[in-house]
Amino acid sequence: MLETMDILKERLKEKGSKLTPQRRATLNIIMENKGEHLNTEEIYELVRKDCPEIGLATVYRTLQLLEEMDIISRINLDDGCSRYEIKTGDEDHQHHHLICQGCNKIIEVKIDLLDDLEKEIEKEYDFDIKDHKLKFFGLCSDCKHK
Amino acid sequence: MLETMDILKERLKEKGSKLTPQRRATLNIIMENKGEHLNTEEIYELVRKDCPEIGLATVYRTLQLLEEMDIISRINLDDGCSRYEIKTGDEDHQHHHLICQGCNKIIEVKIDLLDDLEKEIEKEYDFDIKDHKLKFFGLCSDCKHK
DNA sequence: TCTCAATTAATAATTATTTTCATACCTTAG
DNA sequence: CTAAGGTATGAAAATAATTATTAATTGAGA
Ligand SMILES: [Zn+2]
Ligand SMILES: [Zn+2]
Ligand SMILES: [Zn+2]
Ligand SMILES: [Zn+2]
Repeated sequence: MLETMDILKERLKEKGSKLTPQRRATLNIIMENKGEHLNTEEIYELVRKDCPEIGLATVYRTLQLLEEMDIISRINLDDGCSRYEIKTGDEDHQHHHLICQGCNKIIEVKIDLLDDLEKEIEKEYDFDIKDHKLKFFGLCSDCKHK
Repeated sequence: MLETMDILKERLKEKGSKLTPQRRATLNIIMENKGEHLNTEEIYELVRKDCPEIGLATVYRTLQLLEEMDIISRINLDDGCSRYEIKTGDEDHQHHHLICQGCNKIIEVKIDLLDDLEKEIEKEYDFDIKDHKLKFFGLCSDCKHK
């Protein structure tokens, strides 16, 4: 927990920015909710408990910043808003998501077997791949069996 | 071209809906622009040439409908709006997209090698996969070499 | 042709997000 | 200590994409 905060502080300093209480509180909430996929409004409500005076615009600004700093990543689940999750540095790429069309549950997939596919595409299309995003849609175990 | 229109008519009828001139014109524009990834506003502007009285809200509704009918698919390129393209029935899943972070060009990837990965996930997570969406981010040939 | 639900255009309303702006807060030079 | 210059903030206004409302129109089947 401390480590990520220190990384943020470091990267902010490089950019001439500061680690403010609002930014600290926002990052803390996202770290405490690892595995959730909170949207901006939800993050705002949670941060307000620690930091009641914070404004929604600041949360938006902070999330943008944290994404630029490569601390969190934005997820688009086609539900009309952006969601965020902490980036765990130990993964090469991010994990992926299974989205249940029955109950809207989100399941995280740890497997990442796109390396071969990426290599093939890089050669075939002369394209330098930096990252990818992959979502699967379907029915979860519960929804399938009823 | 005729075929897709007939499929739409068929599916609409099943649902008790009608194939109106507005819907026909919208689908035509999307079919004529295969390979493009038009957003709603762009589709609206193009449809207006054939069908000047059409309203933007109708285009929104029609695109929603065409997506439900599995005739077109929505693409999210994180540029703040939805884009659409015709679904070519001869592909098992859809093709994927390479998004250049240098010039925002979109390149279509015909390769789809996710079948093995899907099987593995279906077993591991007891999840029934219906579809997937995959995007790659990086630098295109032009942007890479300059 | 007649009937009626489906559809539409125009408009207003929503929703998520961004921008504006005046103020507050630091850090540093004088 | 105090002023200057920069960053950050909250509140409110502005934007942009999308959806809801409503009253009028249309088109397919009897
Ligand atoms: Zn489910
Ligand atoms: Zn996740
Ligand atoms: Zn490029
Ligand atoms: Zn495409």
